[in-house]
Amino acid sequence: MTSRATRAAGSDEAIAAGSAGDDLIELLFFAYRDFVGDPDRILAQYGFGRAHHRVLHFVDRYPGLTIAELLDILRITKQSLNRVLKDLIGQDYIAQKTGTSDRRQRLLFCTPAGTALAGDLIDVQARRVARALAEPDPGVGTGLATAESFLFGMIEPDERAAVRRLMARRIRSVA
Amino acid sequence: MTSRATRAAGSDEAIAAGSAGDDLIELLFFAYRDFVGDPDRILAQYGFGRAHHRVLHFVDRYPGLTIAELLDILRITKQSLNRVLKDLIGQDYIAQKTGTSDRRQRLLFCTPAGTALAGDLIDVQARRVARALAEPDPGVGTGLATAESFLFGMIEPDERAAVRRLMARRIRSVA
DNA sequence: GAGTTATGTCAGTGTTATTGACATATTTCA
DNA sequence: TGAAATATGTCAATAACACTGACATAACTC
Repeated sequence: MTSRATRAAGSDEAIAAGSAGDDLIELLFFAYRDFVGDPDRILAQYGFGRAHHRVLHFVDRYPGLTIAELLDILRITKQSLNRVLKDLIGQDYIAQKTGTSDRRQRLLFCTPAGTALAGDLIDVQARRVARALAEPDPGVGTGLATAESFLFGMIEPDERAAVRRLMARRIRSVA
Repeated sequence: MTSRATRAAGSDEAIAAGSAGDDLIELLFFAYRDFVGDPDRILAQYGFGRAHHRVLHFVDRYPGLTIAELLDILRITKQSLNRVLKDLIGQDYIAQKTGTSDRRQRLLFCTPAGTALAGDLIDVQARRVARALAEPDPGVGTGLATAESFLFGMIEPDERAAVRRLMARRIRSVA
């Protein structure tokens, strides 16, 4: 018997493990889907993808980042990183400098163009976050309700009705 | 001049647009990275990937979902869906039934094996969510602080120190 | 019966990722 | 000083996941 089956049987341990969080898990999917959608549209105009975005973002925010640090943050292989990094360096969005204390290291920095693009990308995402935070909060509820409210607010406004309609199928059948 | 540049100059509009949310944006990356990491490890044992997970999840939660509905939820093409759906049907995790009112439709349902796997996957994610919600909240703070606290709680505990250390590089240079 | 809708499928392509192996420069340390 | 470890770069092959465009079939609508 799986743990989920146990939860269906209504054990306290199982409920504590988070049956109530199932909606939140789904909202995280929808929130992230729309969250990355904004920058994707901008990046496409430059011939870049999501991988380029991640590299650009972290280099912009943490100038002087080394290759090893970036690999640890992104959890990808050297080969994967190198592909996108080559693009960004070749098109002058990122520059490398040899490390001073350790000359094996390549310290990464954004060029002015890189900083500008990174700024545009974080702007569009920050706007979405700001809007989500400005949404009316259900008030004194559980942390769960607050988290769900925030994630729902991250969803593209035009899509919220569809998500609400979909999730209502399930809420009805449970409550 | 980009909007980000404007924000650097300290305009109110720009600050309202979410300079303060930059940390949150980054935390969303780390939270999602670890959030999908749990199921990925389980799925690998079945030879499945993230795409299989998404299909299995939504079919499990919304039995009788049609192909068109699934395409709209996942925002992928028919061809992409069909590849993973074929795997899941071929290995008996999902079954199709012809629609009753509209016989063109293929209604999707989980088999017992599909429900069990979907349950195991949501369990491991629900545990992470439950842990994040159980984390001590900074209390009466802004919605921003609460959201950041939740997302930080979603990060794998062993990795939190590294994330905190990284982000401290920036917080220091701003404050 | 004509047009639309829901689904399936073929062929080709692109992005992002992987593993494994090997090369080079530099630093560390015994 | 010389050996080992570290940081990075690169080659080749592969896989997962996505795309576009085109076409086919069955079933519904009018």
